[in-house]
Amino acid sequence: MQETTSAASPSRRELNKQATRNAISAAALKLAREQGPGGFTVDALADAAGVSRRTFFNYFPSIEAAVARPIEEFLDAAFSRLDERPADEPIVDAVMATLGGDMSREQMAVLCEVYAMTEDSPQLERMQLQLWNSAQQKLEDGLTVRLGAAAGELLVRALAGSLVACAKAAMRTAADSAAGRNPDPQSFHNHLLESIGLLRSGFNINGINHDPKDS
Amino acid sequence: MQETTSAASPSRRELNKQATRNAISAAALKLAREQGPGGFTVDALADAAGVSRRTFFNYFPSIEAAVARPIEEFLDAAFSRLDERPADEPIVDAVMATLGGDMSREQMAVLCEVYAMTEDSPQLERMQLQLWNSAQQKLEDGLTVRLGAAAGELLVRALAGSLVACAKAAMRTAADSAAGRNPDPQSFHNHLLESIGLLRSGFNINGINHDPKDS
DNA sequence: GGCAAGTTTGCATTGAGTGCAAGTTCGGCC
DNA sequence: GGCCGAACTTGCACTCAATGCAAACTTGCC
Repeated sequence: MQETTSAASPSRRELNKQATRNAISAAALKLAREQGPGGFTVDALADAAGVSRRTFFNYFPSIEAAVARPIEEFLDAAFSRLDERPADEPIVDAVMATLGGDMSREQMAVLCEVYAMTEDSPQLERMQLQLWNSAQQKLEDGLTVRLGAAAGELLVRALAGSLVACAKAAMRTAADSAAGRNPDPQSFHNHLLESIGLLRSGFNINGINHDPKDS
Repeated sequence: MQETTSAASPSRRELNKQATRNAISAAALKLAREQGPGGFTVDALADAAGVSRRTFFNYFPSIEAAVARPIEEFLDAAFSRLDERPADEPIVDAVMATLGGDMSREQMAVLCEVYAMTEDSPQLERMQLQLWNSAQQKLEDGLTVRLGAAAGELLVRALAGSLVACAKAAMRTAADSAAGRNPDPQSFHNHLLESIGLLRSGFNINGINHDPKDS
């Protein structure tokens, strides 16, 4: 009855579940690489993962969810780390610290790869949009706590949305430049830094007149 | 033959198609109100719209697409109007002008209503996220033209994403306050104005220390 | 060993989405 | 008008996603 969820629960059952989960998403990624996302059926995936079709649905609600799991885990990890940041740290820095945190080259590669598959599958695209959206909602919760009642809902939402937009932009740009073969977590980190810097300054760049007045 | 039917394309076929399309999305909205989005089948919807199931799929790929049509049309209209704005107008103002343009009280009500249904149906939520996303891509295209080569892809993406985030925040906040019964396009307009003002200033509000340095 | 709770699996059912071909309506043309 | 080709609708058939259910199986605990 060790209720120690997640880490450090060597329960056989828990380990088996994790193994199954990993087997399924690994098989999903493999098939998505070979035949494109949406280019195979649940039966094929369940078969490749060594489980029954029914069991697949016990773990994931759809193929897309299985393929997008790396993204989900990345976002979950990033935005749950946000709670651990000092409460008086500027939001922008906290987001940088959590999103741009340590990441292996391989992990970044998978992230970009899955992100790029969006082009070939509307289903997968929607799934990812939903994941980013729920990340934004977590961020809103965090922001509400940090900024307190002084910040209105509108501000919290607009700010959270803008920050997530910056992160997405950084991810997309990193994925683009990694098209050849260059996962590079550092590139993502730099893009993130740059886009958040832009946001910070209200996108007012000296040489560009997209917002000449009011500054 | 031409019975002086107003303008544009008075073709009988075209009119019929529009009528069918409208009948379907009207029926979809009606059923979504009564039984919740996702609370009815395509058969029921086709029946309510007075067409065959197969015909429904000739017009919409899914129930959610039919329900979300008002949002799609709003976004399409808003972002196609963007092309018509003077090229030297500041982006922010152009977005305000197109998004906050003339809108009837009823239209605003429907928009908020559909937006609010998001809570009850993940499918519908994803559909709307996709619509906002494609709106963002149109905005990126527009921005690329306006800002020229001087603006990098990262800036364009982050800026477009932030602007759309502001619009979404304004819409959501308007929908929230309209929960009782108060569609009010003006409220949306004001929220939009406010959130974009925040964006413009880099979310640096005097009394709030969420970003104390670097300004 | 053996019971209880958790997991997997097969089976059956509903319903989404698509291709196809036959029927129906529309537009243009003599 | 009457006819032809194009566009549109519809029924049919088929694949496959997704979920409930109950029987088998595994694991944890005494």
